[in-house]
Amino acid sequence: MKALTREYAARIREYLEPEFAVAESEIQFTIPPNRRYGDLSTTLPFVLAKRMQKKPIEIGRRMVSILSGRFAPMAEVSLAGGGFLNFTLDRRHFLRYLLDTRERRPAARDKRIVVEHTSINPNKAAHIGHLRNACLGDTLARSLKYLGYPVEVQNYIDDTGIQVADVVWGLLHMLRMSPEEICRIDDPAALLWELYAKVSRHLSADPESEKARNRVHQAIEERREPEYGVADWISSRVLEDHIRVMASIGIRYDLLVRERDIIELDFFARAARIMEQKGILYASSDPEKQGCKVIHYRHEDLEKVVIRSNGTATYIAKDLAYTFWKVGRFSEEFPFREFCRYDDGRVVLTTDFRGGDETRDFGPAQRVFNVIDVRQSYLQNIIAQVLEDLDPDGAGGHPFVHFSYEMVALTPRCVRELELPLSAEDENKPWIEVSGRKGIAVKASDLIEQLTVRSREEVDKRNPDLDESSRQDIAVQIAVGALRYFMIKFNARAVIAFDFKDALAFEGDTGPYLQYTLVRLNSILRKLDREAETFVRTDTDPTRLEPAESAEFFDLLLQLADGDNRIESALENQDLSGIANHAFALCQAFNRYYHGYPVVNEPDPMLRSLRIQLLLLVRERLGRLLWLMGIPVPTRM
RNA sequence: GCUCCCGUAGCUCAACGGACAGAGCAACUGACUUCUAAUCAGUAGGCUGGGGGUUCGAUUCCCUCCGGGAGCGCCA
Repeated sequence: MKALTREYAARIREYLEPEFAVAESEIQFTIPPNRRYGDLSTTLPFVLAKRMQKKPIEIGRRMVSILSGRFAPMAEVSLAGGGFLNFTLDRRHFLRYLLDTRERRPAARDKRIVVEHTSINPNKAAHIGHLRNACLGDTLARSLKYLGYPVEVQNYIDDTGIQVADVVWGLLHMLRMSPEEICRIDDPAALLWELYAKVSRHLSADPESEKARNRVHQAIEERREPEYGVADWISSRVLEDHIRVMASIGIRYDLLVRERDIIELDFFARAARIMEQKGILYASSDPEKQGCKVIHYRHEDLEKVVIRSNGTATYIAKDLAYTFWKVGRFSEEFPFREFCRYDDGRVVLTTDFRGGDETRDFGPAQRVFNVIDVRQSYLQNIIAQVLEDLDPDGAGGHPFVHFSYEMVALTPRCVRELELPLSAEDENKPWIEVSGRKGIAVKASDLIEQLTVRSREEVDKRNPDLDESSRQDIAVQIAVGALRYFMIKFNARAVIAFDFKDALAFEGDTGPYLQYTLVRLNSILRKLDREAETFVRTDTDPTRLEPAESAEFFDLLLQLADGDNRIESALENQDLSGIANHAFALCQAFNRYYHGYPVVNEPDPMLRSLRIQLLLLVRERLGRLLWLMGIPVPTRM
């Protein structure tokens, strides 16, 4: 559609040139809200009114008389609403164009992109907050791939932090387990889920145990046994669990980057040298920060401590080092080895300072997306500032993007349903922040399980003829569809106040609605068997459609044609909900159409062919949108 | 105190500065001997938090006030 509108803009500019000085880029088309305004619209008369000191309506009238009947694809031109220039497309030409370009995808681009997402601390099971992150990150990565970029998906593993020490201390000293016993735990993620909350409560109540925990943390950092071995075992097993859970909803990673390796390979020292050379990192002159090295954050005029007065690095240091590596600010490389494989054999690589025999087939990124919730904005903004300072007149825009989104919280009702403690104060809050530390959260695996059980009930009701395993497969696909759509459909800047009632819904604005739409569409095309595809080439005449059908028919075509614009603007706005909204609107329009007009049973061959062509176009587009969101398409439901 | 975000129908949310502010849920009324009713059609529901401004045009941009949230550590 972009190619088409660009061509139209060029032609219009050419025709108007004798009387109106217009740049091609000023001729922007939108799809008007109603077919009675035509198919494409531009506000050109408004734009020129100011410049020419004339009324928009006069300019518009003149343009209509110049453009009327000038070139065929823009069949009609009219003026409405005081200055909207509305065009009606040649229906036959437009339909043919869409059929011919049906499988066209955006051209490949060479800007390499790294998307970092998920990045869950490996000391407990994943929860709904992490699911939002992973679903957004995965759809972001898929969208970028669809638009033609080479994309590598990285998952950052903070395996040296205090949270891992918390649970190691808990296992060794609260539960008094031996390392051998710990290695026999069969579901560590779930056990640690409970334990982490317990440890956190204990530590905040008892300063002595906090000291003991700190000794454990130090032991891990100094690679002393048994603490180090236990920490390594735990973080690896929990990480495997996260990867397995995410794989179950269609989310995959190319590379795991472990914080331990960044520390062992001393990447931060290299990053620090670069920053010091450029004066970005410097010794603070603030008496309170004597002996510290800091970065000045301009937006809030604050000095952020990066190296403490005792010479150790703060949290942001590792993130800076990691980011520098991502964008190739220094040439040192990690050793890589295989961490695990997906069912189809695809390998997930991990960094490993001890060495590895795998190579990573992906160079430094020209652009980095960090999918991290809004609470990390402060640090992420500092990193963005540093990267821009290092390359002030860098071509190609910002190399570092904090792909920010709001947190997931629980409604008070949800907390009550989970039988978690709820203070009187929390009772009146609009929502309660999710916290793995406090154990206030819905575990990802539990939510997926509940969704599967719920969808299984519906599947059983509707498909009694299917065997057990087919019904279960479908139930799982529907559960995944419901979950992934739910995590994408909200504006990224909106807090999701999680509630089981909304999340377990399968009707209306939900993933299953989209799935159902495509399943039905597919089942019609299946009735036509292989014959269906041949209709792409059939010469049809859409002017044969009755006006009511024609309006709906072209409504759908215009929405389809606008798809890539919607994907691009979702990325520009850093808000993927646009993709979900677009898919939902498309399904609504299709379901309405489908309800009114038979396809297979239509006796008139021309109408039948037209409707089949529409179905093929919707299938192509909708299938793509569902793929972008990671929503599977069952064979029936 | 400083920085950022949010406020739209009873509830949950849409609307590149554009045309009469749209959906879903809930409520009510209808449509299955018909390509899947996880669907569709219809009714009802709005001073888009208040007040100024910019604009041909403001839910959208600017200012201000009110209400809600998050972040601001030599924690991670």
